[in-house]
Amino acid sequence: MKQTGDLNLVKKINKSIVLHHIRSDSPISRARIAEITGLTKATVSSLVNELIESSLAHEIGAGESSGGRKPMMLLFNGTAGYAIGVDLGVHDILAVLTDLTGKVVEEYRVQHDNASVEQVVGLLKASIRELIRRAPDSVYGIIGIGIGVPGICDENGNLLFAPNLGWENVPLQQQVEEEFDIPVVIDNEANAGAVGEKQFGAGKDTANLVYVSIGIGIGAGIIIKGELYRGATGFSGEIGHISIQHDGPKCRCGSLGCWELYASEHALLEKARIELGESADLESLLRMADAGEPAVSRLFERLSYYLGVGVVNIINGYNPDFIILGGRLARAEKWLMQPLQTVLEKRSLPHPREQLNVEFSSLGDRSTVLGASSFAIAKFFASTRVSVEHN
Amino acid sequence: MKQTGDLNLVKKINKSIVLHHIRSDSPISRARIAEITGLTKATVSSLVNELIESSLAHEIGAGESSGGRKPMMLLFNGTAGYAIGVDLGVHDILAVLTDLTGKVVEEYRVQHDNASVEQVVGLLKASIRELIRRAPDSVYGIIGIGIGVPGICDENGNLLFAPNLGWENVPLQQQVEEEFDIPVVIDNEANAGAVGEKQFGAGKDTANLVYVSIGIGIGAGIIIKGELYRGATGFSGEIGHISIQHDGPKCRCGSLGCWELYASEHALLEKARIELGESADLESLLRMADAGEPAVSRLFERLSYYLGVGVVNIINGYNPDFIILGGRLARAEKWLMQPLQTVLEKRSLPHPREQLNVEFSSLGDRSTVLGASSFAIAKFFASTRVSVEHN
DNA sequence: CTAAGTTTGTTTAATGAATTTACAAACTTT
DNA sequence: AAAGTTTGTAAATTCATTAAACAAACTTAG
Repeated sequence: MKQTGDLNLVKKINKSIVLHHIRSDSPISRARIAEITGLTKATVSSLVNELIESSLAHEIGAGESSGGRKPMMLLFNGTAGYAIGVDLGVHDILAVLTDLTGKVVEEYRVQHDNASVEQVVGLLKASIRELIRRAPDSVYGIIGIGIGVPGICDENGNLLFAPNLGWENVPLQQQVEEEFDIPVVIDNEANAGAVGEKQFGAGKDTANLVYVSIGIGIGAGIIIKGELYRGATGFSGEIGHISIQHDGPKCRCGSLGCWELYASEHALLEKARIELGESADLESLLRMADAGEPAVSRLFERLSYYLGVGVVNIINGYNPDFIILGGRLARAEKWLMQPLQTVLEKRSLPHPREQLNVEFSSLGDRSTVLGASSFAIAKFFASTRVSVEHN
Repeated sequence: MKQTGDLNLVKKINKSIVLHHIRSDSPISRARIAEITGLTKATVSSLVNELIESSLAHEIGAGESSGGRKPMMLLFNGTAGYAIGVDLGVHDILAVLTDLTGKVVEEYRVQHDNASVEQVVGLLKASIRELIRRAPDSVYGIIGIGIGVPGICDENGNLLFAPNLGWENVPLQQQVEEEFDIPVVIDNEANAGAVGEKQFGAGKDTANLVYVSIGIGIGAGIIIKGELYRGATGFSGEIGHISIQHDGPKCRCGSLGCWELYASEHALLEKARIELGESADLESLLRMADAGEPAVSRLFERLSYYLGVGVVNIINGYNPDFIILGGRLARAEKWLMQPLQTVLEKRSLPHPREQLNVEFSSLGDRSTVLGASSFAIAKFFASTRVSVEHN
C-alpha cells in the first residue's frame, strides 16, 4: 500500500536530507545545512546530533569564521561500515570492499571457467568471504553486498536468464544472503555500471545518463532524473536486441539484425576471424591496430559505425544528456571515438544532440563493482537509517 | 530545492491519499478508507470533512450495514469544476470540456488549413472560448487547460519543434495562459494519448504501457509505474526516428532508415501512390481493401510487418506490459492486427513478451484530448487542492 | 422483544517533530 | 572596549496524527 504521512516520515525525510548534505557537501556546518535546506537551525542541530550519535557523522573542528562565531564543521563518517561490490563476469569475478563513501579499500580478482553454477557461486562466496576477512573493524561492520550479473534479474534477486553464462533461474540473492546473513542486492551489470559512473565516474554531475556496456553482448543501464530506470518487469535495457536491420541475420533472441550482432566484442572477433583468416582476441587486435595493420583499423572503424547507429537509437529513444561507453570494448576507445562521433553528428536529431555528451568510461573495469557496492550502501541507508535519493 | 518534511507535508500527503480513494473507489465510507490506508478513523474523518467543506466530496446517504451501524457513503464531486482538453492536430483541432472525473460534457471540432501560426492559435483560442462559454456553473469553474501537440515541448510549455505543422519555438502555454488566465499544460500528443489510454482506455489496469501514435509521423508516450516517462530534456519518445535499417533511405532528421519512413501513414500513402499509380488517402485505401483489392491488402500487410519490427524494438528497449496502438492508422486495425501479432511472436524476446498485451486504441480519436484534460486536472489537484482552506 | 455484540464516526487527551523566539558563546570589526 | 555577526542550543508553542474512549446505529441470538 501507499505510504501515509506521519511524524515518523517527516523525521525520516529531514534526516535523509541532512545526511545527504553531510555526505555530499562536507565539510559543512549545521548553520549552513539549515540555510540551504530551509530547516530551522534547531531542527538541523537535533538531527545532526542523532547522526553523530549513530556514528554516521562527526565533528572535525572549527572552520573559518565569516564575521561571527566559528562554525563547527561536520564530516560524513565513511568508515562507520563497509560494503562489498561484486562484478560477476562471464570469465572472471571482480570483488571490492568499499567504505560507505564508495572508496575501494580492498580488491579481489579471480578467473573462472564457468564449469557449473555451483562452482562459480562457490568462487563468488569465497571472494566475498575473503573480503569480509580483510575488512577493518567498524561500528556497523559489513552492511551489504551488491552483485552485478550479466543477465536479467527480478526484484527478488533471482537471476532469471544469463545467456552468456548459460544460466537460468538461479536464486542468487537468497543463496548469498543465507551464506552470510547480510543484505544482498542483485542487479544487471549494466545497471550497476550506470550507477557506478553516475556516482564516481564521468556522469557525476548528470541527472540523465545511459551507460552502454559493450562486452560479449551489449547491455545498457539508464538513469533518469538521478534514478535508475528499470522496465516494467524490473529488468530493462535489453538494448542489444534492438534491430538495426529489419531483414538482417537471425539472432538467438528470435529477432533479426539485432544491434549486438554488429557492435559487440563477439561481433568484432567474429568479423576478425573471417577477414583476417585467423581467430584473435581483443588484446591482440588492439596490438595489431597499434602496429598499424590497416585491415584491423578498418575492423574497428566498421564497428564504430554500427556502434554509432545504435547509440543514435538510444539518443532518439531515451533522450539522455550523457552517454558513457563501457565494458571490455572501452579499451578500444582510441580507435572507436573519432569515427563514432562522426556518425553521431551525421545521424542524430538536432534537438536531443545539442546538450549531449558521449564519453568512454574512465573507471576502467570498475564501473560495475562500484555501482554494485553503491546499491548495497543505498539499501543500508534506505532500510536502517534514512532513505537516500535525490540530486 | 528539495521539499523538506513538516506537518503541512504530512497533511498534504494524507489528504491526497484520502481523496485518491474517494476518486477511484467510490462510493466508499470513512471507515473503509481508514481500513485500507492504515490511517486512523479520526484522521480520515477530519480530512474527509475538509474535503466536503471544499466541495470535492459529498455524502450520498447510508450504505449497507455489515453487522453494525450503517456507513455514510462518500462520492467524489466531479462537477466541482471543469477542465478543457485540446488535441492540436496537423489539419484539425479537437477540444473537449470534461468534468473532474474526465467525463466529456462538451465537444468542439474545427478544421484548419495551417496557413500561419497566428491563425491556428487563433482558432485554438476560439475553440477554448467556445467551451468556456458552454461550461456549466460550478464551484471552481474552469480549473485548467491541457493541450496535446504534434511535436516536442519543453517544461515551460514552449512548443520547440513540430515538423508536420512546420512550427518552431512557439510559446503556446504562455499565449493561452495570458488569454484566459487559467493554468495551461502543454505536452506531446503521444504523451497525452498514453495518459488518456491509461486513465480511460484499454490500459486502465496497467502500470506500464506504451502508446504508439501512428499518424503522419510516429510518436510514443511511455508510462512506467503509472507515471509518464519523459526523457532527459522533458521530451522523449521520438521513437519514430529509431532506425530499423542502418543503411536505409535518408530521413529529414539526419539519420537513415527511420521507423517512420516505413510504418507511418505518410509511408503508406507514399507506397500506395507508387504501387497503385495514383494518390489515395487512408479512407479510400480502407474502402479498397474492404472491396477486396489484393494490391491494397498487401500494402497494409507490408505496413504491419514494419510496424511489428518497431514494436519489437519498443518491447526490447522499454519492456512494457501493454502496447496500445493509436493515431489515425488505428482505423486499419482490421488489416494490421493479425500480421502484426505474427511478427511479434516471431521476433520478440521470450521474457518480455510473456505478459505483454498489444491492442489498438478503443478511444478512437479521443485518447489525446482525454489525456490533455487529465493533465489539467492533475495539475489542479497537485497545486490547488490541498491549500483550499481559509479562502 | 430484549440483550449482547458490531460497526461507524466523533471526541478528547497524548505524542512528538518542527517552528518560533530567545539567548549564550564565540568571533570580527570599528 | 563596544558594537555587530554568526553559530548553535534551549524553552515554549504549534499542529497533525495516534490512541483510547464513547455514543449512535444497526444486526443477531435467544
